[in-house]
Amino acid sequence: MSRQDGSARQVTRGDVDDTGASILHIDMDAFFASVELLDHPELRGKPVIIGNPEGRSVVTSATYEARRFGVTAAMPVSKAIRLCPQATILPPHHQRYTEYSRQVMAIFRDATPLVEPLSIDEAFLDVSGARRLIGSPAVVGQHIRERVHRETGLTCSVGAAATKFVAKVASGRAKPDGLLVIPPAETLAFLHPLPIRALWGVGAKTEESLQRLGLSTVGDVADTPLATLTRAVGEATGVKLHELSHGRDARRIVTATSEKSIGHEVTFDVDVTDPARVRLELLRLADQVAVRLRKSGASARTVAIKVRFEDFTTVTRSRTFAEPTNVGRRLFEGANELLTVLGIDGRAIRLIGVRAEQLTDEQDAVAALWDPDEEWREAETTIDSLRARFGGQAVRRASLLGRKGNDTAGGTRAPAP
DNA sequence: TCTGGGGTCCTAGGACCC
DNA sequence: TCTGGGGTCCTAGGACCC
Repeated sequence: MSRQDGSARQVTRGDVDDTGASILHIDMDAFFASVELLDHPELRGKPVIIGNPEGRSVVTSATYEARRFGVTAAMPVSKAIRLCPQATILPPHHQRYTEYSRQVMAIFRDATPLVEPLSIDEAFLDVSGARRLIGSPAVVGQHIRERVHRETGLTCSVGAAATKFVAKVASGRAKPDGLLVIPPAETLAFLHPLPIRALWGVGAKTEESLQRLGLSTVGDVADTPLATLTRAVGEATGVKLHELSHGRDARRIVTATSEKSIGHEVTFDVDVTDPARVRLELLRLADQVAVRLRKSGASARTVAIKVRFEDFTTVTRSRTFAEPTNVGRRLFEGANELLTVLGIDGRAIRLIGVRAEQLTDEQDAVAALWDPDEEWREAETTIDSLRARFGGQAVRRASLLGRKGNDTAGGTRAPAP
C-alpha cells in the first residue's frame, strides 16, 4: 500500500505495484464547501457549514475545520451550530456545484471513456486502457488530481484497486487530497481489519444485526458462513457482504444508465394542518415531476405519494395507471386520490412528496394520451400533441427551430449528469 | 439533537396465471 | 375435487447511499 499526499505531488513509479489496480474511485473533498470557498476565499482555513441556517435544514457539507468540532453531513444545522458556534453557515448553490461537477467529470473522461458517475461529486473509472497514453493506474490518478486542482482549484482523493468496492474504501482512506493504491495481492490484508460499517450496504441497522452475531470487522464477516449471514440480514445483503468481505466484486463500470424514478418532496418549515395547503403543494410537486419527465423524454406508469406526519411516521401510497403519463394534471389527479384515500384531515403534516415510477419511453405513452377533445392536455403537452399528429420527425424539426442548441429534442432519455 | 432531498434496492404478501 | 409450485405484477415499508 502506498499513500500520496497533496504535499507529495510526484508519483514515483515503481514504489508500489499498481498492476491490476485499474479501477479508480475519485471523490471530491468536501465538495459543496470547497466550491463555496472558491467564491469566499476569505473563509479559507475556517469552519464553514453548507445548509440553511433557518428552518429544518441539515448539513450538506462542511469544511474539515468544521468537522473537527464533530460536525458531520446530514446533521441538523441547529445541532451543528451548537457544536461549532463560530462556523459560517452558507446556503447551498446547486447550480454552481453542477457546473463544477461537469468540469471534473470532463477531466475524468479525458483519461478514459469508461467513467461511471456515482453522484454529483464522485465517479468510478476503469483506466486499464489508459496505460499506454498516460501510464499505470497510480500515474493516471495523480495526473487527474493535478489537472482537477489546476483547472478548478478543488482537491479530490483517489483510490485505486482491482474492484469498485476496494477502490471506494481506498479513496475514503486517502482523504483529504490524497491517493491510495491497494495492490490486488494486498486486498484482504487491507480489508479485513476494517470495521463492518466500511462494507457497502452496512448502515446502522445491519451493523446492529451483525454485532448481535458478535462480528465487528470485515474479517469477522469473511469468517462467517454464508447461511448465518443471510439468516441475519436477508438473502441479498448476506450474499453481497459475503462476497465483498472476501474481496470479490464483479461489478464492471457502467457508463450510461436510465433513471428508474423521478420525484420531488418538501418539508414544511412548520407542520401544516390545512389539507388545502397540502393539496396545493401536491399540485406544485406533481407539475415539477411532470416537467422533469418530459425533459427526460419519459412517461410514468406509476405515481406514488409520501406523507410524513409530525411524529415522523412516514407512509407511502402508490397506484399504477392503465396508460403511462407525463402530464402534471394526470399525476396530480392520481396523487390527490391517493391522498384522499389515505385521509389526512386534521393531522399535522411535516413532509409531502410525489414520485413517478415505472418509467417508460415517452413515445409509447403519447398515442394513448392523445385525445383532441381535451383542451388542457393539448395545452400541457404541445410537443406530444404535435408528435401524435405529425410524427416525431416534424416535431424534432419544429422544436429544434424553437430551441436553439437543444440536444434533447429527439425525445431520447438522457442520463442524469 | 430532532431529524433534507435526491435516489436505488430489497423484502414480503397477495393476486393472478399457467 | 383438491392441491402444488413457479413466475410476474402490484403495493407498502424500510435500509441504505450521497
